[in-house]
Amino acid sequence: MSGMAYDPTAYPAVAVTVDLVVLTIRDDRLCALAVRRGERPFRGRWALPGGFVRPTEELDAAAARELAEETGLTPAQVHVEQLRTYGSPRRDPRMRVVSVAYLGLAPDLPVPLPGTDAEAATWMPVSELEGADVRLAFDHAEILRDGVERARAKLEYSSLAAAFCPAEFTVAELRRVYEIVWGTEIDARNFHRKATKTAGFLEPTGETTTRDGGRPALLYRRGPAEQLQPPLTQPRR
Amino acid sequence: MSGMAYDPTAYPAVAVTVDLVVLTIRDDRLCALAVRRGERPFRGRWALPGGFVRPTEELDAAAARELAEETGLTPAQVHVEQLRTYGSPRRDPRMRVVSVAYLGLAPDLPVPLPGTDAEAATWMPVSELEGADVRLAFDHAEILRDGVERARAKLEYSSLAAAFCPAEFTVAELRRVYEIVWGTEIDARNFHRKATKTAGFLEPTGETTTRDGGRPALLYRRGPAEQLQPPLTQPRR
DNA sequence: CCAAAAGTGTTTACCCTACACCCATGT
DNA sequence: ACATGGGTGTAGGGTAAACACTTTTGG
Repeated sequence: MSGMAYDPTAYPAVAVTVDLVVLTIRDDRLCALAVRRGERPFRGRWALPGGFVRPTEELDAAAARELAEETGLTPAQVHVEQLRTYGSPRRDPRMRVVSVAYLGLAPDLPVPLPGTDAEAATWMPVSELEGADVRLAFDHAEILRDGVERARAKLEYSSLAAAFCPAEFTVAELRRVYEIVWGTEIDARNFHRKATKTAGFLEPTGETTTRDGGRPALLYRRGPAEQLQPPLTQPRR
Repeated sequence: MSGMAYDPTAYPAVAVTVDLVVLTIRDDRLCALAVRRGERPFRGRWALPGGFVRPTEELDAAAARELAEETGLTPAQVHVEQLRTYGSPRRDPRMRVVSVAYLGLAPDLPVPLPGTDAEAATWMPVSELEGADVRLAFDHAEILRDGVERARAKLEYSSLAAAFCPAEFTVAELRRVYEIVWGTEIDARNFHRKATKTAGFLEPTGETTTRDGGRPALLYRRGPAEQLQPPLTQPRR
C-alpha cells in the first residue's frame, strides 16, 4: 500500500539509479553501449551506462539525461522504454542501490560523442560482452541479457525493429535488423510482402536509393503502428 | 553506470516500496486485491496492497512477504512476477517513493485471511476499481491498468491462465478464465483441441469431475511449459 | 427420454512457405 | 550482356474458424 508511516532515519539510505541497455547494429552485429569504469568498485571493468536519479527527476527523464550525457543521443533519436528493476541487497558492495533499467534501441549513429562524463561510452558487440572474458560490473550481465531478450521478443509483435534503422530505410535494411537480432536467415521476398502489407508499419517516402547496388529500392519511414498485426514470427528451428 | 561517488546526505532520503496487483476470478469476474487506507494521505481510499522494502530484503521477497502479511497467500499459491516501477517525484505527497510493482495471479481462494496488518485486503471487481467513483490512492489506478493489460497480453503466449485455476481443473474452467480476462466468447470445441494439444500446457490427472453437470470432464494439472507454442490468440473484434 | 456439458470429425477459407519469375539499376 | 539486389506471382501444405455430430452423465 506504500502508505504506512515512514521514518527515514530508521532505515539506512537507499540509492536509486538508472542503468541503460542501449542496442544498435554496427557492421552487421548487435552492439550495446558500454563504459569502462574509472572508479571502485569494479574499476577498469566494462559496465552499462547509468547514474543516480536526481531528487525531483522522473525516472524516464533520468534515463534520457544519462543517455544524453554519455553519448549525446537524444530521446528523439533513440527509442527508450523501461526494462525491469534490479534491487538485490548486495548488488552494489557500497550500499543498497535499486536500479531501474531501461532499454534503448538506436540506429547506427556515428560513434557516440564522449559526453560530459569522463569515461566515453563505446559500442561493443553483444556477443563479446556476453563472453566469458568480459565480466561486466555489478549485475550488468544479467541486465544486458534481459534487455537483449526483450528486444528479440518485441521485434515479433511490435514495430520496434524500425528503431534500429535511420529515418529513411529500405525493406532490405529492415530485414537485416531482424536477421541480426534473431540470428536467423529470412526469405527476402516473403519478408518484403509481410512488412509492406502490415498496416501502419512502413510509410513509403516515394524516394528510392541504390546504395546497396542492384535495382533501386523504395525508401520507407516508420509508420504510426506500435503493434504489428499479424506479428512477424521468428522462424522456429 | 551506477558507479559515481555517492554521498547519502547530499540527497533527501528515497523510500523503496513494493505494490501488488493481485488478480483472481470470483463469481465470473476479474477481481483485484484492494485495501482500504487507514492513514493519511488518501485515508479511506482504496489502494493496492504493498509496503516498504526492508534494508536487506530482495525485492521479490518483499513482494511475497507483503502478500503473505495481508492475505495469508504464499508464493506457492500465487504466481508473482515483477510488473514495472513507478517513481514519479510527486506520486507520494510525503516524500520521494519509488515503487516496484508486482503482478500476482491467484486461483479463486477463500476470502483472504486478514493478515497481521490492520486493514484487511478484499477482492474487488476490476471493473469497479476502474470506475469513476472509486478513485484509487496514489497512482494505483495506473498500476492496476498496467497489471491488467500485462495479464491480458500474457494469456496469449504463456501458460499463465492456469495460474487462475486450482491445482486440478477442467478445460472448460480454463476456458472461462480466458473468456473473463479477455471479455470475449471462445468456441468451446476449438479451444479444447488447442489447449489439450499444446505441448506442456496441460497434464491429464486421469480423474474426472462432474461438478459442472453434463458429461464428466477430464481433470488436468498445470504442465511444465511457460510459453505456449503456438499461442492461443485472442479473437480480434 | 431429455437436457447439458464434453469431446471428436469435417469442411472451408485463409495464411505461410518455398521458389519461379520478372524488374531496374551498375559495370 | 550480366551480375546484383528489388519486387510480384503462385502452387501446396498447414492451421484455424465454424459447426455437425457423438459421448456420457444427471434428472
